[in-house]
Amino acid sequence: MLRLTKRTEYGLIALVHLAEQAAQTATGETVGVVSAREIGDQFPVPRRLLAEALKGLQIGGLLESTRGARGGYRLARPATEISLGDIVAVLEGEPTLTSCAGLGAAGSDGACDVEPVCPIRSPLARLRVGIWNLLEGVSLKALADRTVDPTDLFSAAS
Amino acid sequence: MLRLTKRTEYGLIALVHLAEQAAQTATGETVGVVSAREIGDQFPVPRRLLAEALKGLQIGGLLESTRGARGGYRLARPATEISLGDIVAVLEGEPTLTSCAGLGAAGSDGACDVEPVCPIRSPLARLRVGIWNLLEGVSLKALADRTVDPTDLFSAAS
DNA sequence: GAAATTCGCACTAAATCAGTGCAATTTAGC
DNA sequence: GCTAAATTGCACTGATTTAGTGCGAATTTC
Repeated sequence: MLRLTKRTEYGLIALVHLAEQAAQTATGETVGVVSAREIGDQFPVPRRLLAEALKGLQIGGLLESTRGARGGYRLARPATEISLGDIVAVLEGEPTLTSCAGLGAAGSDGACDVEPVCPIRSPLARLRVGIWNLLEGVSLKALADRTVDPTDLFSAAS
Repeated sequence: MLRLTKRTEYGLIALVHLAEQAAQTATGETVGVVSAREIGDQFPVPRRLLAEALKGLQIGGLLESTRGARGGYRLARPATEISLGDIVAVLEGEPTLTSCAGLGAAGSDGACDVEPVCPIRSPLARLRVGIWNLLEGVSLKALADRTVDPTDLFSAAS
């Protein structure tokens, strides 16, 4: 449990790489695009899966893609405005934690037999929110910035 | 991702039930034992899996069992001293989050090709700890006590 | 001795995940 | 135009995890 899929890992690696590239420009704006090949050359990950993760991120609106020769990917927003929560949500859907997706008004599709008498539903929904908040609190920039002591990521992150 | 297994859900339900039974005694001590059958009667969960979860919790030291007729289970410690983290760790192992189990000195069994150049290893290890702390901060008692506004579970929990 | 209960092992089916292959589409550059 | 580089799209295989079931043995109360 509490495990990210490989796809998400690869997506994260790619995003961090992209954020670092972007950071090299003075403005923080990403000018050029980075191809999946280039990313694949730097990290020993299966190219194909990397490409899938990239595609997913594009569909999810976190990346913009340019097709054709010299094409590639670019962050759709500044790294400060992309949270770990965004990334995880895009690559593997919002975390459900329990089978009865819970959340406030869940309702119809629950299909959880226990629901009427379920004693853990509400507390776990809260826990889910807590974890979620944790993810939302970490920006891609914070992930990519290696000069930051990672200990501070979850206390003083933007 | 971020999903608990059914086994854990069933275990949680059982534990909450046990904690509520214990709470009915003035001292908070559990006197009698509760059989898996009784729990299964109250919640529409597959008996068998419930039994497996119970067994796991016993092996993990969170429950004590009494065999034979009129046997059953009992909390091994007061509900205030059992954390959600304990429960999750027992029923599904410590959360790894990423394939390279990370944690400080992981090392030998990592088998993660990316490790030498992995840009997300350290931050994610931190995240793991953050989630873990969240789980550790919620006691079984807090889960079971329905008079508490669940909103407070993660801010002012013991 | 019978009934209730935990314990132990093994098995099946379904879902998810990791990974690969191949071809289509688009664009830059010559 | 033509070619090369790149993203896209679909389909498939194998491995791993998860959910669930069956049956019998050991243990204790009555």
